[in-house]
Amino acid sequence: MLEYDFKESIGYSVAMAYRALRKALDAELGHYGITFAQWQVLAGLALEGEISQVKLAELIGVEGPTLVRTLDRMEQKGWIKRKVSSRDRRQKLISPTKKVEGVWKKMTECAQGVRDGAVKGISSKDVANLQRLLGKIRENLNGQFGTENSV
Amino acid sequence: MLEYDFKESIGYSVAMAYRALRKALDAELGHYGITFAQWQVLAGLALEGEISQVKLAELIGVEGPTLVRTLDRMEQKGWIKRKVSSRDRRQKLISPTKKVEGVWKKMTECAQGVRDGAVKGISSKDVANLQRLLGKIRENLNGQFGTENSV
DNA sequence: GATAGAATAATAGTATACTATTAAATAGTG
DNA sequence: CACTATTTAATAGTATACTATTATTCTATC
Repeated sequence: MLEYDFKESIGYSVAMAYRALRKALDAELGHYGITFAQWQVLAGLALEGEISQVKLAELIGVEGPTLVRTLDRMEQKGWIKRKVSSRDRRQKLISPTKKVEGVWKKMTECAQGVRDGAVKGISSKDVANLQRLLGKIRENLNGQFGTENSV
Repeated sequence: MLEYDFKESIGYSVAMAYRALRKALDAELGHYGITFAQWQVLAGLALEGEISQVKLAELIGVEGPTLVRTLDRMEQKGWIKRKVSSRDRRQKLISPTKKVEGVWKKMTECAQGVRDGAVKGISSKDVANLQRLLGKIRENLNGQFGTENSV
């Protein structure tokens, strides 16, 4: 018989929390016609402004090809536009359209609502600690197992 | 201009940690011809033994149709088998094949290695706290936004 | 026992994630 | 300048995730 108590593992905790979070955000942001992954793109643009796909992918933590398809859908729906960089014609600079401006405030309030709901009953000290530890885990993994340009 | 610092959000921390973890587990478990999602199925079976798809899906935190396809692939590769329940012919009971027994020990060591690597430099007290907080977040979300039978 | 409702697995269709590979443009080196 | 190596975005193919729907079987109520 197989033996292993995976419910006790850190991977289980992280995966379950992530899926609950994504599902809630997908459901709530869905009211504005956008998904969690697509909202992350807009949030990345909010932080960095006009930015290349490589940098955007790194910022939101997905691989290039994943972002390409998400951007394809967002472009088609009129959320973002691609513009060939004048300095480097390989690059395409991504920026949000005017359509976003009209609903951005509501979207952020919506996302904030989900996140406030998620940490309800947890002290801000604990939340800060949680974020620090998750950051540490990410660093550890990228360092040890990363196919990234780490080392 | 859009404004929102999503890097500061709890969603960002959880999502980035999850993706790093999944990527590392996919890469390491890949040596045994299995993915993270498929390994979770085997880990669920290790915990519960022969079990129906509905219960297995709930245990590992995915929806039914997601599990169906994962099981299809695992069945095709000879990792699991489906058996119609004699008590309820709607149900199919899932169990691991003998093929699993041969590599299960190595797989769990592999997964454990990734997980040990992930929490390197974090005290066991902090890890326990982290798991508790992630559990709380999951409860909060399922309670407030869950389409589940929570209420 | 018939019939309505609920539960189970599967199917259909879409979105998101990955690796591996390709085409085009740039950068660097002789 | 030429030629190689690198970088960028896109494509191909697969796996995993979701919701909505369907077919089958069971349960409960009359």
